[in-house]
Amino acid sequence: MPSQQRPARIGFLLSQLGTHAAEVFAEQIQPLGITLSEAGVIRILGRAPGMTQRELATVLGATQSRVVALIDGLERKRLAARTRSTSDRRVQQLELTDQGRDLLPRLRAAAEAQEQAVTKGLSRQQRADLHELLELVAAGQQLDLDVHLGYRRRS
Amino acid sequence: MPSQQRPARIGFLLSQLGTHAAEVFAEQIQPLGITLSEAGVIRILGRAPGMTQRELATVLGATQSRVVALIDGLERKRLAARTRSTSDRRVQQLELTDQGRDLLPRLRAAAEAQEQAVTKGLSRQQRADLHELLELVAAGQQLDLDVHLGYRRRS
DNA sequence: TATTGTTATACTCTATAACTATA
DNA sequence: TATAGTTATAGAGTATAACAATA
Repeated sequence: MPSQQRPARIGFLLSQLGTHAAEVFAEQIQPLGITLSEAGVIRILGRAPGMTQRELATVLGATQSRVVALIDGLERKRLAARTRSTSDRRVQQLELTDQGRDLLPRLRAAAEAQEQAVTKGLSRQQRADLHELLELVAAGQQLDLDVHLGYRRRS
Repeated sequence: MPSQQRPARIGFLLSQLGTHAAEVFAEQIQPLGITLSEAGVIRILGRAPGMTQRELATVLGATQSRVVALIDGLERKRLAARTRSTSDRRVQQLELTDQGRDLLPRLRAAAEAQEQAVTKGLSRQQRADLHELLELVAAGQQLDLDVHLGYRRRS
C-alpha cells in the first residue's frame, strides 16, 4: 500500500499520464532516429509545406533560434530543406525532403502503436468515452490540438 | 478551421493536456518561489520524512547527482535539511524544515486551483467519469501514482 | 569490495540579445 | 527603421563517470 492519502486529482493524473504517453511515443519513434520535437516538426511540415521559420516558431510556441537549431538538425539528417523565398529573400521556406515524407506513414504507425499501448485494458466504449471527455477538457482550455506542446514543459 | 485531418488520438490528447496541466500548476506555485520539481520533492518529503537521498532518487526516477542538486536548492531556500544518519554515516536523511512544512497546505491549495482550472466546463458527473477512466489508464500502465514524473519528459 | 553521496563534465533544450541581410 | 533568420551566450535539467567517506 503506497502512502497516497487521497485519490490523485485529475490534473495530477493528466500530468503524469501525459508524460507517460509521450515516453511511449518516444520509444515508438526511436528506431526512426528522430526526437519527439523533430517528429512534431515533420508532422507540421507534412501538413503545411512551404511554411516559414517564423510561422513554424509561432505554431510550436518556440523561439526563432530554437527553430534554427531544429531545422539545422533536420537538414543534417536530410529530412527537411530550406529554400529562400523569391518574393522576399529574407524568408526561408521549409519543405520535407522525399526522405522526410517517407517518415510520415511511419509516424502515423507509431502514433497508432502508442494509442494501443496507452489504452490497453480499456473497452471500446471506455476509449470512446475517454476520448470525448479529453476533447471536452481541451475545448475548455482553448488549446490548439494541431500542435504538440510536449517539449515546452518546464521544471 | 485548422488543418487537422483526423481527430486527435487519446495518446496525443493526454500528452498535450498533461503538459498543459503541468503548466497550470506551475503558474499556481510560482508565487511560492519553488519549481515543479521542488514542489514534488516537498510533497514526497512531507509524506515520508527521514527518506535518504538514494530512496528519493528511486522514487523520483532521477539520478543521485540530480537529487544532490535538488536538495542543495531546497537547503539554500531553507525548505529542507540533511542529517547524517547515526547508524550509517554514509547516509543523508532528509526532512522538511518548519518553513518547508508550511508550504504543504499551499501546495494542496495550488493543486485544488489547478483542478478547478483544468476541469472547467465539465459537469460533476463528467469529472467523476474522467477521473475513473484516467485511473483505469494509469492502472493499465503500472504507474506509481505517488510520484510526479513530469520533469522526466525527454525531447 | 560495495555503497552513499558528491563533484566534474558534457549534452540538450530553452531563452535573450547582438548581429546580418534584406525590405 | 523594421523584419527574418542567424549566431553567441547562458541557464536549467539531465546523465555518466570519477571520487571521498564509510561500511
